[in-house]
Amino acid sequence: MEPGRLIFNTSGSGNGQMLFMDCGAGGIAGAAGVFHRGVRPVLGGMEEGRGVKRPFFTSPDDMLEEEYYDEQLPEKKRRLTPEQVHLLERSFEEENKLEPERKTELARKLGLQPRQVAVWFQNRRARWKTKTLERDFDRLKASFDALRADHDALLQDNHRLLSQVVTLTEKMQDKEAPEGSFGAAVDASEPEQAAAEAEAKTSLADAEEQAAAAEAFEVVQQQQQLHVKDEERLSPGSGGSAVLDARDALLGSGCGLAGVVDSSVDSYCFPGGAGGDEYHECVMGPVAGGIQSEEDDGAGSDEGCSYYPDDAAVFFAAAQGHSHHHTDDDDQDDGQISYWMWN
DNA sequence: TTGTGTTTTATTGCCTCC
DNA sequence: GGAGGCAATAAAACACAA
Repeated sequence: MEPGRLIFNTSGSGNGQMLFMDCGAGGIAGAAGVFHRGVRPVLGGMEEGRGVKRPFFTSPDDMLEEEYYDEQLPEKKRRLTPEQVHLLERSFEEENKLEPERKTELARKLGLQPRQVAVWFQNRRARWKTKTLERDFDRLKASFDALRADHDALLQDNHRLLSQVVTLTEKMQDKEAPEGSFGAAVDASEPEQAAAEAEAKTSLADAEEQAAAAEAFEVVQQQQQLHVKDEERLSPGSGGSAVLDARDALLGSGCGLAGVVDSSVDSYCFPGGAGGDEYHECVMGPVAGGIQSEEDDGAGSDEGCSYYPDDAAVFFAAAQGHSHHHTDDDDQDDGQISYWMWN
């Protein structure tokens, strides 16, 4: 910054932003006054700059004069020096919130206006949050992928065992059919009695088969219970998180929470859904191990800061018949949550 | 050089807390 | 009601490819 210079930023965002700086060489440290919320900077008088001495606040008429701008060349927005940024970063790592004393102290050290320090911290927190969300999202997606793979394997197992039950049940029914006519065989002829006896002889083998079928059936039941437990874990109540909020938004837009697995149709049924059709898109799931925020694993910055609780949930879409992955790569920074839909 | 995308600095408006 | 935080946004600064 040039010493003793009045900086007038007329090219702001069209909202009347004005920036005054008074950087007397040995004078006010970083006395940059920034208009904010209608509060004018409390600064001392104008220092000598370019041989022109002007008051801080000029009348609108003066501002319209071309000569005024010739003298007061609009100062462009200035970036902080690497040293300033370095110190701010270090301070941010220690604590990402800025109490007034620290703000004043930092401003004094850096030769900046306290407001500038506050703004820097605010923007830095925003950047940190964005990064954290991105990283958490990646982790959630990875967790979901693993969960999804497990689930698919479980489903296949379920199918296999179910078909086994069907086969065995059919076999049992086949054998039970002639058994139904066994009573009639009392009055039957001898050959028929012999046949009935032969049938009885096989009952031992039948019993073994039935036991196997029962066992298979039990396994299937256990599998289904596991599914139900899975889905219970996927149900809401895991605590607040940005992702959960996003999930809620999705739910509000027609997506349903997971219910139980309907293995017969290889899809999810959502309780309360009318036929399930309107709810077949979205499923929630938990993530084992919890979610860690991005900078928690960094060099001691923002310790303890996490946007998600340990049992944070992952949300995903279980779309039938199509697969779609939406990200905001093409329209970044629009603040929208990305989501996936799988078939 | 210029067009375009990204990053940084700053403002505004709204909200919450004391 | 004032201070401070955050989301959204503007615009300058910067990076980089064509």
